[in-house]
Amino acid sequence: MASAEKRTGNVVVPEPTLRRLPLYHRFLKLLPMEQAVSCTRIGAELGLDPTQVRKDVEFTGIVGRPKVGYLVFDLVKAIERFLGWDNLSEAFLVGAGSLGAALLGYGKFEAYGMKIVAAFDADEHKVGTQVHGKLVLSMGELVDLAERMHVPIGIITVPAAVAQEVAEMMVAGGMQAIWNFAPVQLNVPKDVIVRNEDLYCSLAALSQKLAQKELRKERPSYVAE
Amino acid sequence: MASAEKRTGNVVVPEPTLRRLPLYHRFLKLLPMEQAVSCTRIGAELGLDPTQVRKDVEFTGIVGRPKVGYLVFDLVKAIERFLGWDNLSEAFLVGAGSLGAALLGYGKFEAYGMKIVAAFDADEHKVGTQVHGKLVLSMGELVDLAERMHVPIGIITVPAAVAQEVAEMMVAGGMQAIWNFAPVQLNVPKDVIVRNEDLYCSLAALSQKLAQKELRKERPSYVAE
DNA sequence: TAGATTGTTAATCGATTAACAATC
DNA sequence: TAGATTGTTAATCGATTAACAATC
Repeated sequence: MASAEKRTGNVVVPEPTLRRLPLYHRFLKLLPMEQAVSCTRIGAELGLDPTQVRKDVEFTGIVGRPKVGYLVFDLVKAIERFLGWDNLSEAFLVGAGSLGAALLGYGKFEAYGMKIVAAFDADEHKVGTQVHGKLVLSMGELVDLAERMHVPIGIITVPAAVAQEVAEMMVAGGMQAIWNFAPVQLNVPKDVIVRNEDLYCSLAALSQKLAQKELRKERPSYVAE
Repeated sequence: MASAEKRTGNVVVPEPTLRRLPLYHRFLKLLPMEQAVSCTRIGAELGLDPTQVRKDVEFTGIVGRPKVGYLVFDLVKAIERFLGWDNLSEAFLVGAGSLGAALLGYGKFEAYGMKIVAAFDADEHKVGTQVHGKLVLSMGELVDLAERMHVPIGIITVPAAVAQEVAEMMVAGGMQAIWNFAPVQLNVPKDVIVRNEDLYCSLAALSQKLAQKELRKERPSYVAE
């Protein structure tokens, strides 16, 4: 990695790396903080190639010691800083249905850089109530509040049909990132970060592999036609 | 693609392809079934490279007509067959907490090849009740019922601490695939399909990009040090 | 026929894996 | 010192993108 990139932090990090780093973090938290750990160890523990672990870890900018590895404490902190977990970003959740409620109850998001500060719902019966300790506000307040409070993250847990509309309100409120749980492709300005959590797409991967497995069972691949 | 592979269906399909096919399917469902559609059109609509769409579509085994494209109806069916959405697989959901309840309420999974037939929970107060029309059964019945009913899919929505234990019960019951929502790496025999839906890992990607974006705002990349 | 699109092969790009010198 | 591990460069692998002939 070029050192200029390292210093500015302006590097495009591969998605797979971004998804593995939290895994390392989770494993490291089980270890004594003052201990040293090697990429070999992490890889062995998680069933990953040690070289891959090293590459991933390199992105955090940490410098290790040959033969020794990294101090668990330092590596944990490096990952946290790199993933932006050290400074908490506030989030609004829109759609206090059952999925929304589940997320509001997650609780541990605060350890991962995000704090859900309020929920919004179109159902006026829900407005004013609390879900897992979070107040449900009226949709009418979303844009204005997001703008005034500078809330950077919007979480969409509304039905697909109204997701685009909600996304537009979030953009209007100046939100920087959208975590979208509705099964639709959102159309937003390209400087807005969108992360789709489309369970139907995820299920598809599982479903296809299962179907292939069943197929193989009936008709093993080594059998000629 | 070699034709032998095409006929047997024993091809390793790239994950990205598997995640895009449902997107095409969703778009196609909005179109008149008797109409024709080209990969160019699909790509333009979803903001994807048309060649990539063609490659993905090729995996389903469908044959198109130059200049015309594919009949929407045929392509929809080809995707459904390929992803295994045409024959419904049964699933047990374990952990009737708020996330479990949200999934039980999803409803549309049946259109995507999976039918949740029952839920299980360790809390005896929940046993016997219904969540979104699904009966909650006792954990003690899980292994035996999975085995006798040949339920191939297990959904884990229990706390991280007990997820491994639940996974082992699912394996013991002969389950083929596990959709894991608990934030832990499961240790199961390698012939069991595992799909992790780790929200903390997902959040990490969003969080890191947001942190980088904030950083760029403060200190634009074209500024020399 | 002309032009658009499929099907297929080749080139590019990026991520993973391998190799190896530097180092503690 | 010997051996393990880092840091770094090269090779491999797989997915994306480009090119182009076949075809309707």
